[in-house]
Amino acid sequence: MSRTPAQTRQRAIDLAAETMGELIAFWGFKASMGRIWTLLYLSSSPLPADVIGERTGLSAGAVSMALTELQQWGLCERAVLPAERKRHYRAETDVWGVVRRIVRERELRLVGRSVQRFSEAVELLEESLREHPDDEEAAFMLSRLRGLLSLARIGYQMVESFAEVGMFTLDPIRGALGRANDAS
Amino acid sequence: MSRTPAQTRQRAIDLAAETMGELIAFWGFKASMGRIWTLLYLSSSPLPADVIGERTGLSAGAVSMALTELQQWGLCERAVLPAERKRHYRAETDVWGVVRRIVRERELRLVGRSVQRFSEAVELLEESLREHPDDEEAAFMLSRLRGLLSLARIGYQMVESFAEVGMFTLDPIRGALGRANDAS
DNA sequence: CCAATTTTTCAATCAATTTTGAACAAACTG
DNA sequence: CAGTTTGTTCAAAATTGATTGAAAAATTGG
Repeated sequence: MSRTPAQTRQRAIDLAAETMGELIAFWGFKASMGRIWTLLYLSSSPLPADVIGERTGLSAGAVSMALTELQQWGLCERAVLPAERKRHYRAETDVWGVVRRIVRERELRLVGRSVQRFSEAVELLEESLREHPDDEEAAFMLSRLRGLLSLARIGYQMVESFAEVGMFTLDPIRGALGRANDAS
Repeated sequence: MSRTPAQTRQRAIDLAAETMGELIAFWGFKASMGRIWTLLYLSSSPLPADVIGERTGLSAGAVSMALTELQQWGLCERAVLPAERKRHYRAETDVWGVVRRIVRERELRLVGRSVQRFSEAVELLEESLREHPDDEEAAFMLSRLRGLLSLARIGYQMVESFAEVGMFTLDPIRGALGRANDAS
């Protein structure tokens, strides 16, 4: 037979933490944040920073910074344990709630900025075309750029409804896609 | 007044290309791929590599590599222009089609691997618990781990239906969330 | 308050990724 | 073909991002 219960638990933690680290890294966070969150999520009681460091192999500094960031995103919180000297932390368990908030605060801003900038580019060209109506290259660019803009707007709505309502459909996109592609 | 038409066009291209570069970089591609795709997308005719290099400020090597990758993802294609010596490239305009294919080929695999690995961790613990039924920490971990697994499975279904059908809802998630959180 | 301990900060280091540039290979032209 | 232009490759350089480690700051218990 294979291992002690504690060894098996550690293997399961490592496997899950590594997996979550990859997932969250793909989503633009540091992998170490995912590993720490998972470690806390799988623990029946809150853990102090030094234990987190031991089990994840991160330095005290890295653990401190990662915990700060995790708390800023609402992924972890401090557990109030009067008996303990060290600060202990626990994982937020409402995963989807957190996902929705992050999408709202990060993805939505990003796409919103993009919409603004595409608009800006559209305006630049519209202005130039008023002065130089025969600039055919600009006319072409403008039609394509409007396609990008409408695409970005639909993306914004999708992200928004995902974040707010928890549901979205791609149907409105097909229309815009058609429009964007008419420019070809 | 401000600029020549050509200067205005270039400014509009830079703005849009920079914006798309950021978007695509956030999604895990190289920003230079987004800039090149945008340049091609906004051009009324296919462009050769040296022009792409000039307008994006990238070296010949970088342009060559980026074009190869763009073609692999179906984001650009070679234009057959018999009159021209140099190879010319054009942007794929069916943006949503490309997005769906990439999601299918990349995100779906990633989440699928995660589901497998969480399953593996669950099995490890189940086995250990059969031998050591009193390991309460393991029992706790197992319940949390099952929550992660069901979350990952729902994520897989969401990505899958996004890629295949173009529509998805978060409703089925709430149920699983409830279940996952019962473990707390 | 003080001393001991814990936590944060941040410049330096390490690691991963992207880009360059020059050598090589392939494609075209006359 | 021989020469020229175009395209690719890949090791090295540059850039970007993450982690360390030690000093400074904050916290706690006495």
